[in-house]
Amino acid sequence: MEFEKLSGLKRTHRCTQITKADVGSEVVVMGFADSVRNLGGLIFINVRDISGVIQTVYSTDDAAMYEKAAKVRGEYVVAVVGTVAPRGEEVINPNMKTGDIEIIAKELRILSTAKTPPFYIVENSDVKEDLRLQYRFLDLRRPDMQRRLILRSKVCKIVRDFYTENGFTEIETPILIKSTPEGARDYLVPSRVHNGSFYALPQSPQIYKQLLMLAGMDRYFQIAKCFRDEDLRADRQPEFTQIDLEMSFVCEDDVMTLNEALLKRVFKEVKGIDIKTPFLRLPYSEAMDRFGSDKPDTRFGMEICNLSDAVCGCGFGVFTNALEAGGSVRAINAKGMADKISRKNIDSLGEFVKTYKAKGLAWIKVNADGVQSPIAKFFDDEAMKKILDCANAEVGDVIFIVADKDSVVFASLGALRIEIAERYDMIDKSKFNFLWVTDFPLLEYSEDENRFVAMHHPFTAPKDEDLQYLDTDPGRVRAKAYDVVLNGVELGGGSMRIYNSELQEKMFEVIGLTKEEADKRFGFLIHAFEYGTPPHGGMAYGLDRMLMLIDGCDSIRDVIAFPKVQNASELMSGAPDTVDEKQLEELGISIINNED
RNA sequence: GGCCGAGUAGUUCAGUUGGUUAGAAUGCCAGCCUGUCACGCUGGAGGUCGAGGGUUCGAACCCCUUCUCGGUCGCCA
Repeated sequence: MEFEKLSGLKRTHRCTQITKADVGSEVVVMGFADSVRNLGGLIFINVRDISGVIQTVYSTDDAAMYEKAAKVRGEYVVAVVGTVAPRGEEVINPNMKTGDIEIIAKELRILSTAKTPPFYIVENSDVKEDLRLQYRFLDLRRPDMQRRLILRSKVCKIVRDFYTENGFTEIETPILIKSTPEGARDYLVPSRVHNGSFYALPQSPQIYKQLLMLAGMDRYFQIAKCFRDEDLRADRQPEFTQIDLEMSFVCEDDVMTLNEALLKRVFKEVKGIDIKTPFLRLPYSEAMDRFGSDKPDTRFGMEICNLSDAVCGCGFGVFTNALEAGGSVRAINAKGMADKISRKNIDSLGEFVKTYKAKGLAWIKVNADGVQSPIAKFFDDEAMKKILDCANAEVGDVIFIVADKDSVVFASLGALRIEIAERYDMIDKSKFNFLWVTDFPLLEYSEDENRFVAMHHPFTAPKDEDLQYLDTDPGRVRAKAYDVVLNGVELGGGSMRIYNSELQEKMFEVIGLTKEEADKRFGFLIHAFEYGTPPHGGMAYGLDRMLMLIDGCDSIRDVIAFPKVQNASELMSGAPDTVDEKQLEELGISIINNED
């Protein structure tokens, strides 16, 4: 079929912009044929555009047009000229925004035909995601996907307005930059001009935004693409978007307070929710103690309690060994769940904690006629009472206990707490619980590399009162760093930065970077500090995660137009792909096949 | 790299203890139909049961290998 041309035909309305007020006037709509209903002698075609759907009507009064309408199939692209007419009382469709009107067609143009799509273009499709991603351009025709992309644009506009109104300048930083040795794997881009040299794609605009503070730009923000060559998760893509900002002459509190106002505005404008500020501020150590996580979900209780004192000196080897090795014995109390959590469920929770390196999961059910527990025999009545008191246990509760080194205890109980809450529907999904986690450790010890590494990044400033431990006890030093957490998801984080070249050099030394290495990688930054540096700090949000939480979807893929799948490929285009030998030659690159 | 889950018609799924020609719904094609709106009615086409190998008289089903997708641990300053 030959496609018809627009030939000067102008669209007058988006489909759902037409209302009863337009009855009698001539309109032109353009869009996709959403559904076609041929009654024989009367045809209805729903035309769908970005705004929604309107019904167009064709009768045998105009035989030629009727014949053409009969040829239209789903997803054909059409232009319809017609007169807006009210619908009779008995044929109003209350489920449609335009259900009380329709367009009596005068002219129909088929601008483009379409193959039968591999899946329905409908809201809430239950089609497998890999097929949706392979045909993402069709998937994005679905109203819920379009709504998410529009939401994304709207949030970006609010962000731009907010920061601009607060004296920030939006500045682009380079995508082709120098590789940094710390942190995630870099994506590398070979240089043709400098054979054998590589650019890296930025993991964040960190260094450039600090240099902008040095440049005296005072307040910077950017909605920045960032890249990390690490494995994917439901909330992690190799390329993702950060809302990135930096401020001069501020302290932690200034950054946090300003950003509470941003989040308040975003959630008010797009969700209609009034979030309370200031947010709860939890020191890292307290977050770990109570929730076993540096991104606690506070929409439910079941906080972790420390049984170490209560079980100290007991006869149960697993507990005493953990304590002797410097670890701890901690528990969570699933209140009133004794009836709901069966023995089989407990076993599966035991398997669950093993993925977090816990060797086992001890449990105690508190029944009306006494406790039931595989470890009861190791405790006399008094010792058991101590445990139950410590866990605040009452009849009907189930206590889950893990004994190990602290990192394992926190990881497994923290995850178990969330797993139980999800399995037994203990989470109030209508809540939006924001909080700050503050006072992170500056450094953490890497067993793999046998050295301290920066927990956040090596430009993070230590707390003034902890500076004294930098040489003697680096693990004890806390940072002027903060993460903002929403419902157990890290939304963003930031810190005050080091703005003194001596301290910066010291920091590189502590993380085992030699002066030569530090100079080679970051020399330009260290030297820049020597030319007058305003104290500065900032933060960055994961925009994709923020949108995922705002919209309540389970994966950030749903708020990204063209996301990548778990093995970091893109199913629609097939990226990444091999390239011509000639391209490689120009770059001076040869491929070593090491497939075995 | 490890662990777990999924893969049957275009799509979403069912498929009993291993047993005749692998089904349903929907979509698609054709015919009928002037008020439908997930139109309806009638008929039709449509399958490498992800792939390869094995066990068996016989495999969608059992075993092994492998591929794809998802979740997760490691990893992610």
